[in-house]
Amino acid sequence: MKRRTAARRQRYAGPRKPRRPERDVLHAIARGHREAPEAIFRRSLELRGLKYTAERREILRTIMSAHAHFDADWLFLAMRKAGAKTSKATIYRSLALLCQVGILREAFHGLHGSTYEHVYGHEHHEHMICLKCGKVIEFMSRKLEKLQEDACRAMKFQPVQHHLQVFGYCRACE
Amino acid sequence: MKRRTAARRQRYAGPRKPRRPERDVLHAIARGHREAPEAIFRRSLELRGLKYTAERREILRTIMSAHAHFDADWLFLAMRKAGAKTSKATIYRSLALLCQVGILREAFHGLHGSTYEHVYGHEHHEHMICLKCGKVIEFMSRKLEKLQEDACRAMKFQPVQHHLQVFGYCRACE
DNA sequence: CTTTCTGCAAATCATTTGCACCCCC
DNA sequence: GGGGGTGCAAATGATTTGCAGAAAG
Repeated sequence: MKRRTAARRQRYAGPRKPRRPERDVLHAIARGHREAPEAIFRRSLELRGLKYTAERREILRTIMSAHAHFDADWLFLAMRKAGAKTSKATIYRSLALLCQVGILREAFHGLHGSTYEHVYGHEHHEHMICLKCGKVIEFMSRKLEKLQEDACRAMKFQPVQHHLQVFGYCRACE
Repeated sequence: MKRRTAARRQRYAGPRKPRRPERDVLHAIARGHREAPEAIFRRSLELRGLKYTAERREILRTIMSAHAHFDADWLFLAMRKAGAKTSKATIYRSLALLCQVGILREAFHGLHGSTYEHVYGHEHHEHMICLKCGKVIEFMSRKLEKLQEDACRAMKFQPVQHHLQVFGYCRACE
């Protein structure tokens, strides 16, 4: 059921990465807000000698149309409905790719597998997850971010990404 | 996915501890004057009409001896070494039970499966996880906790439990 | 052309479950 | 004594991977 986190697949090790890989990517994306995600993806692939295939294009389009959080299965079905009969294998391979590129991130582990969300066009945020209805509330706080950075500095830890999940009951379910 | 051994076996964070180690230790000891975990477990089981079996007793003893974070597999092997040949099935069933009872909690998802830690006798804390060596650093901040509470209040969300995981590179791996 | 992709099916792997005895309360 | 408990092995289910033909550059 539960699964592992990112950072493992990939046969191609890639060139030596700079100190803060994801960080840099995120910054790049933030700066390029006017650039379409499609262009970002394509460029990222090129830089790594990978190909911009029809399947990847279609997957990107589908996830950009996702309202909030989704999982591999949702993507699989959504693409079916849209007429693109991509295989699960490709779905998974692409999700990993999109995370590496910084367009997606793994939001958290639901009871069944990973849940993803876009990074592109969405400010970083944390999650509150209702234990009863499963509703996900997003929130964020500058101060919270800053405290985390301070903590990392104090521990000489180079942060790449973080996740804060608060489990509890939403207003309706309490 | 074939190297599920050495890489993440770094469960013990090592001597380099958070800022106020003494303070934390004192707290733990002070709290330890309360009811022993065995008694808590036993009573919880009774209340639910469940039985305090030899296997459960042994599992509890083993996890209480775990220094920090561990996973199902570690527990399985640790018990073998100790001479108790409990099955994986029972390990998993007991871990779930101990979480429900509040003696354990799922700390986070490592690259391979869930990682657990005691709740009993340990002050709440967050985690920094090294993406390279798997080392886990614990830290905590009153301010951070408070900000989270504030956020929940603002969203009318009733928090039950939370997890903050910062992924990145530890001092040695950077 | 050369190299990366994709679909498919088989393989993994952590975790769960069905069953037939076992053993606390 | 009986209902929960345990081990074992088979079942799950999300995700991965080997392969051979397909496509991108």
